[in-house]
Amino acid sequence: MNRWQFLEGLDPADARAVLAASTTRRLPPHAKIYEQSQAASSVFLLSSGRARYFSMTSDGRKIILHWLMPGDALGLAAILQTPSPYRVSAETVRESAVLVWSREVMQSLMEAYPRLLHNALTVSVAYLDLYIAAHAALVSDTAKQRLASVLVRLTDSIGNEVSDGVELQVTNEELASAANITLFTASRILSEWQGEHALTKRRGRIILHSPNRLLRLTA
Amino acid sequence: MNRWQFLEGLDPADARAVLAASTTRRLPPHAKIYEQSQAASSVFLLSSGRARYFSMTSDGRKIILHWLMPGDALGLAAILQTPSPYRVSAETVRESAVLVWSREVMQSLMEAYPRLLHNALTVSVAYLDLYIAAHAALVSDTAKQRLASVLVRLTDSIGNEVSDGVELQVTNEELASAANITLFTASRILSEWQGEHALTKRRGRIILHSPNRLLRLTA
DNA sequence: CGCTGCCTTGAGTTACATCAAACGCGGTGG
DNA sequence: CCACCGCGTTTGATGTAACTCAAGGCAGCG
Repeated sequence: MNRWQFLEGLDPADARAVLAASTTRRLPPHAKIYEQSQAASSVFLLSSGRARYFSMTSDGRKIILHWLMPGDALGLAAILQTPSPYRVSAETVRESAVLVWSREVMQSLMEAYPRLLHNALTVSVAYLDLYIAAHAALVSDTAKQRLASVLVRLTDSIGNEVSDGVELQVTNEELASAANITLFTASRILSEWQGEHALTKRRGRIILHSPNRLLRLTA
Repeated sequence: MNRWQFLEGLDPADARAVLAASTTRRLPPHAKIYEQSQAASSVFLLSSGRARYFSMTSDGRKIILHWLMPGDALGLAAILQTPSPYRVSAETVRESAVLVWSREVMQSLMEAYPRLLHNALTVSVAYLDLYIAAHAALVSDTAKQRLASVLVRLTDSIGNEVSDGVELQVTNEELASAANITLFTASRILSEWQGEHALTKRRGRIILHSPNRLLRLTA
């Protein structure tokens, strides 16, 4: 997914004007940015750090939906003309900074710079793509397939290139949540894949040597 | 979900102009409207009949994502400025008619009537809501919960009010596909619910007596 | 009144969840 | 530099929900 999609196509002066209309908020790790079903009063843009979307199930488990990187826009529900709630919750993962626009300010910016509205649609469709991919993953019936699919998606969103592959800073618990499997199943599957040299695990991080290899292993 | 969202807020003359720029295509039951991953060349609006979104898994199963009613817009990918593919496939369920705009025509309409762009965003967010709900359903871990959640969602999209509840015209196979369970499991669960008088089954249709009752049964 | 396709029922199997217990990485402070 | 501690992780034993496959029933159509 392209970063900074939200400001794309604006000429530099306009982009500066849009940014100038925001306020910056610094947030510690694991801070709530906004909460599912609250009225959407602000639009956010992650400027540094890491954040993620999640939602809670009725039985209290936390389901991680997507990781956010600098340049990603959050809380687009606030852009809609009809007031509406945030769809999911968002929280920081590490220390982060977000740009904040109030609903009202963003409304007037969008009148001044119509391209912003178009970009909002692009971002919205990009999120739709994520959900479509997540959906496809969840209906694949084995735990291995789901986990592999989560890992591959993470590669695109929070992967760091390293010498022998792509490094992901995630815990088993986070993976399990995203793949809808248990902590234990995740651990067992990852051990197996490590045995097949498809990846290397450390505490809190995983190095994927070949994402495609995983998809083959589960085919 | 509101119908005719795509034309909302246009004044009648403008709405007529937009409609006048479309061509109508009549389609028999089970006809393909467009296919996943083809370049999105047209925007559609279902004007009569029933249609649905689906996608195919790698192992060849068809997953039904959502049912469409008259007034629903399809193929919004064609609205994006950057050419992009359709995200999922769409097909008619019964005999239907769709309004069709080519990408080019729609682009110029959106310049003339900026409200269309805003409506496109609203529709896109509405689809996002559907996916969020579907996601929430798929991660609920029992087959009963998933099936109940599918039935409740169907109530909103394709339910017909009848004297003793809401009628849904769906086969077990379609339900199974949407809930990601097998035909057999679906049959067993539905039988059980029928025993508890929560619904009545006939071949190809189901009458839900109390949607809320289902959610209670699975809680 | 027979035929077709949808639906049901049962028996056997299995992948994954659950629970309990212990391990050991890696950061902290002495 | 070493000892400690917390938390992410591992392993095993056990249970079970749901899948699979096979067979038969039956609704509704022509």
